Amino acid sequence: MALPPGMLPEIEPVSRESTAAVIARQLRDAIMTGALPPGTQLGETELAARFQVSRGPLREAMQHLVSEGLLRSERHRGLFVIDLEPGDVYDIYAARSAIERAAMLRALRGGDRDRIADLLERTVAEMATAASEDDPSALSTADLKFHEALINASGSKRLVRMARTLLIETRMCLTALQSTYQRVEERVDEHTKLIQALREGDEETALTLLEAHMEDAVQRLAPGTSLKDGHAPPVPGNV
Amino acid sequence: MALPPGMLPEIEPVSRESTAAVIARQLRDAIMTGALPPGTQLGETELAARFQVSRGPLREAMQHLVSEGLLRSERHRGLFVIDLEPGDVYDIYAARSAIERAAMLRALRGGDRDRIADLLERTVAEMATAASEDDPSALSTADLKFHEALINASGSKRLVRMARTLLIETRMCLTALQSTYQRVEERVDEHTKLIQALREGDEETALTLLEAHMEDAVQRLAPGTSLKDGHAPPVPGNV
DNA sequence: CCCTCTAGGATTGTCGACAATTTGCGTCCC
DNA sequence: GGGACGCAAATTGTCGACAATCCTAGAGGG
Repeated sequence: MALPPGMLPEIEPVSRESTAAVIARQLRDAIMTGALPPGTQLGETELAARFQVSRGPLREAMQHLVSEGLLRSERHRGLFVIDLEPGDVYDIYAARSAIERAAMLRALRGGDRDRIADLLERTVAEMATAASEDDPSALSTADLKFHEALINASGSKRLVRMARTLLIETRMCLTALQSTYQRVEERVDEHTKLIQALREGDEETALTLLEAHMEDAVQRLAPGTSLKDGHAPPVPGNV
Repeated sequence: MALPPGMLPEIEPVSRESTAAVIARQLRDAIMTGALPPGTQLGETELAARFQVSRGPLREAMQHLVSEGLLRSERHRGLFVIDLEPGDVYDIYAARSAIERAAMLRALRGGDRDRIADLLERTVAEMATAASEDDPSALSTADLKFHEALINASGSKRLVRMARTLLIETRMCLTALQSTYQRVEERVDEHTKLIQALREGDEETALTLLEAHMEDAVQRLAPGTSLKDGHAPPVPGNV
């Protein structure tokens, strides 16, 4: 009431996040970056000691990650970081393609194209910076930030919710197979073209580029696979 | 080892589901069918008594539903069943459209079209039965089963996971606005045509029909809205 | 009469201990 | 020596109690 509006714009309760949420985020990051490799068993007692909390909040965080699909729970056995099989790479990108296509459509038709395009260009700038500094990890992070921003821009709560796990899984893929063998200029360029099509409102081009972007990624991460097929591919290494 | 294969085909551990999972499923059903109307506050103590369990497993179930998006948690206040605003109807169907489009594509290209079509026809038969018995609740259930079957048939773990919440939310919409004002023959017919296009492998028709199916539903549940717009509509009642 | 402050009740958040279940290893019998 | 049985350690699942926080109602002052 007495406070003039515009001042103290971002005061928040001392602890706006629950303990479980903090733990979940830390674990998410650790899984995403590969600090907790796929297949790792997470002991509740051990983690509770490391985080200095009881097993209650920790279990809540774990359950959260389980329902997100990042952890797999075997009853009375333990919790394990999921390991991505080749079929999963296909599945992840097929799902991402569906989500991001919808997000792009809403961005295209939302009437805020220029604002969104500006937002996205900022993340591409981050990519360029990371590329010039030869920091592949930062490059991947910026790459994902682009797609996250696109989905956020769609304004759809549910697209955002569904994409969260997918993007983390994508990061896991990129971490596991760090040798992407793609020229960085090309990688930046694909995103730039995408923004341009969005800004111009060219639906056909934007959607086609997006599809190609996903297709490229799949073929790089899981050679011999194509999103155009309707099924998961045979395991390449075992033939 | 000594057991002849084919006998005792489905023995399972006495309790293959965790307590939290059982509770979560019960609550899901209650929310879906409207037994727990949107906005209801769920007291942990009260529910724990009703389920005859401690607050621990119950909290886990709740957290699960929160991360699925069916419950909303206000710190130190309580847990509430989400209430769907008009914009949410739009959002749900836009997301469903994206997911089911992808599922349909994979079904179309998966090479198992006839088997999938047969599966789907079974659910349409259920719809017809429910329609002939004038049971709108069973009709809605069968309707959702069709879409669930379609998504399951896609074989994508992630599409299935993401669709679970969406279908429950859809059921909430249908329960809240039971007066759908759509002729049942029409409702059955739309699904039949969808199956036919799938069986024939006609991608263009199948996708168009699916889109129209979603568009129809949105316009019925949230009049004046269209999926073709890229944004949530203004609230109809307040203008 | 209205606003403010305070005390009460109720609910969630957290913790430590106990019970149930699984796995691995050692022992015993064949 | 091979296999099955049984025990023990470790881990998860569950519980009840305590602490922190928030809403509400009522008294007091302006």
